[in-house]
Amino acid sequence: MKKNKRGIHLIAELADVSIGTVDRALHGRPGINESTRQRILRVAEQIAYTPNLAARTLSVSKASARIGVCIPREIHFFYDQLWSGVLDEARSVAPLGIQFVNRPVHALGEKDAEAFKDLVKDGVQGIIVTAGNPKGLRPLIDEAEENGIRVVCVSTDAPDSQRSSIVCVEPLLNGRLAGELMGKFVPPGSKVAVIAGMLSAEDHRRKTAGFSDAFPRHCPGGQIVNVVEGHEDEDESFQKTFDLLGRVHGLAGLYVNTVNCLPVCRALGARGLAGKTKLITTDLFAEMSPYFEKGTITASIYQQPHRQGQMAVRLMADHLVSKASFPPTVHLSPGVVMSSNLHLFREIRLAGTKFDDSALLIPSRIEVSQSARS
Amino acid sequence: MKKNKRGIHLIAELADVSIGTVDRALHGRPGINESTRQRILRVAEQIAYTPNLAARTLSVSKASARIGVCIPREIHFFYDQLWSGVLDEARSVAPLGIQFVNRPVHALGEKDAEAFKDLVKDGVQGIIVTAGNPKGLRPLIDEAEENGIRVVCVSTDAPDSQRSSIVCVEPLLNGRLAGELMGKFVPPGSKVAVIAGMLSAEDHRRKTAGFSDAFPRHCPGGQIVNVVEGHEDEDESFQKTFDLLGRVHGLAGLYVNTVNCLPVCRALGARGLAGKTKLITTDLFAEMSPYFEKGTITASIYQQPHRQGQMAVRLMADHLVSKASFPPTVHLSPGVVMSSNLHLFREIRLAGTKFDDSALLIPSRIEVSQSARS
DNA sequence: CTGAAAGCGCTAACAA
DNA sequence: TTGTTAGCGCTTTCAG
Repeated sequence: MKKNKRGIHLIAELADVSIGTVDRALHGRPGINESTRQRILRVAEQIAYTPNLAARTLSVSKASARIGVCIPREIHFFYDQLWSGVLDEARSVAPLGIQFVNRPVHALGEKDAEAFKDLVKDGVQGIIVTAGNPKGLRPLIDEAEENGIRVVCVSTDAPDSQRSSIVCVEPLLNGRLAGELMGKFVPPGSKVAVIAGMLSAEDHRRKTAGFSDAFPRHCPGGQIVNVVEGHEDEDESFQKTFDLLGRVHGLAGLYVNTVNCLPVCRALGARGLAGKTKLITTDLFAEMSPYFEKGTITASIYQQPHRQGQMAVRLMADHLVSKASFPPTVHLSPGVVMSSNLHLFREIRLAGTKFDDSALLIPSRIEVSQSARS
Repeated sequence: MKKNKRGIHLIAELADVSIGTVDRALHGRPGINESTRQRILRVAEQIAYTPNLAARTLSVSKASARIGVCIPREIHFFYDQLWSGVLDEARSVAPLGIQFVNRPVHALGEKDAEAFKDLVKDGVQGIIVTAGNPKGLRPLIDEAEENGIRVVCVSTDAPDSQRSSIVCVEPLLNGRLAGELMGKFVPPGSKVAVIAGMLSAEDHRRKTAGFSDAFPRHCPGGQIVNVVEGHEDEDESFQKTFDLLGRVHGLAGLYVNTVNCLPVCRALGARGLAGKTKLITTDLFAEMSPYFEKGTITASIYQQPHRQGQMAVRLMADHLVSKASFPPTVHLSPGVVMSSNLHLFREIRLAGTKFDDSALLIPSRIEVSQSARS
């Protein structure tokens, strides 16, 4: 009795050749007669052959794919979530034989060129990076790509570089959505203001531009009376906002386009304007929660950091294991957080679950199977 | 020179036992001396052993995991996206040796008990199902779970059943978010109305309840003057909305909690109220696009069908390959679609890309590697 | 209680 | 141009 062959062996049997020949046919490798190749391909087609990828990765596991990751380890909430998205997805592609090399940088753009070079030297096949310092990174990225190392930017782009893809929420769009929302929240003819981090940052500039573009289009007669820079400083942000609220009479709305919204909330409180002046913020972290409940924050534009991390890893992994091509850009839609759906976001749900950055240092550990722990 | 052993072989070498013994230790299998088990586990710990899952699935591939999927194949857009989420993720877990058996039903709740039974008979280890007909399904689900077949509901729940998990956007929350948004869009004291499908459907009833709960809390003095049922019928929806707009003077907002919003858009147009009366809809499909641009639709509550499908498959796959435990519920946050971010949603971006339901009939086909096509 | 050995489906190196 | 063979790391079966 002949046994039930499968896959490549089945094809070999049906086409009456050896598995070596089948392999050559399936992969367009040289050294095979064109007619036998056609015959083999036809057989493969007929039995709807699908390669067993597990077997494939196993067979070549000596040189399994490695992905380098270079993302800020900042205390900041956004990057915590970005990391955990990366690590979650890393864990889930690990079975495909993909390994990860983490080279976190301290803060966005800080010595990222060095980190990037390290990864290249490490011999990774792909690099995932937040390009905080695009000018310095661009030549490195271009060189890497020319050497066949695929680079995916995440969250922060390196424009004009040869990177294979970018995963992000477009800052311009971010601002536009905030502007549209604000335009609907406040009455026609309203005055609103923008609290930015620093306009020298491309990201903040574009968010502001988006808001300035959309707001007037959705609020007839509405105007943006001020754009203040808080420079990510608590006191400065509070003071400037506080002053602004005193100076401008009847400000209907405030758009904070940086993560640093708490000082603004406090300033609104101090002026007795909490819930009166509509506040739209950016990003999300646990300390914002009470301000949603009190109605100080009307909505926040959520940039899906976890998902960005996931997507970047996924893109790279799919390319490495299945030669999937990269979409030039992956622009996620920002989410809208309001008091109703607040509790569904990981930043709130998992509040208190501290991010364990030891995971950054050792290869992501996969648990031994369940029963072994008993 | 000894070669570079890895994994289980490495442990065996270090602990000076055979790989068979290592396997027994790692998996808590019987027939091994407790002290040698401890020694082996310690070694495994030290080298931070992580099993190669690809190898694992390969070795037992004779009986690889199979997941059954039972979701409506309706013409409706929502299920198209749900399917493509399922299929996308199915493709990506295929390398782990997981197979899929698709048993689509014609419409939600239509003969789903039969389909479910078929899947059980097929011997799948897990079932993903939209429980359109919860009463009929509940006993089947309970029985399946008792026999070790894990069941994950997606989009529509089977409450009180023993299902392992549910992936959905809570209808109540859906309505609440709509209510909160509406409350912010219209001036205090406004009158609004709800257009539902049919209140006999649990889903529509809960959305309506959520809206009724949230709207008054966010719009001081606001009231819901009417809840009309369109019964998913184009003409009926149009006529009833048209009548309502004529009867109620100065209706400030309309919440459509079913996918069937086009008749409502037309009625608003016919009454010259497009853009005047705020319209919040549910779900998203290409034909809605112009109404966003014209300002007829102010916002739509997006239920992330693609993502729901993905998550359901992912949950099941993670369980099957790594014995991951199921979260009792996965409640996704609904998205908010407005004119600014409209173009980022797959329903709009991929408009015209017809869903190919032939993929439902044959096992998801994995392409032969790139070069073979040349 | 422990060891040895046969495969899972695929790739790659070597023979013919 | 084609066939044969040795692994990849793991599970499982059969001997000791």
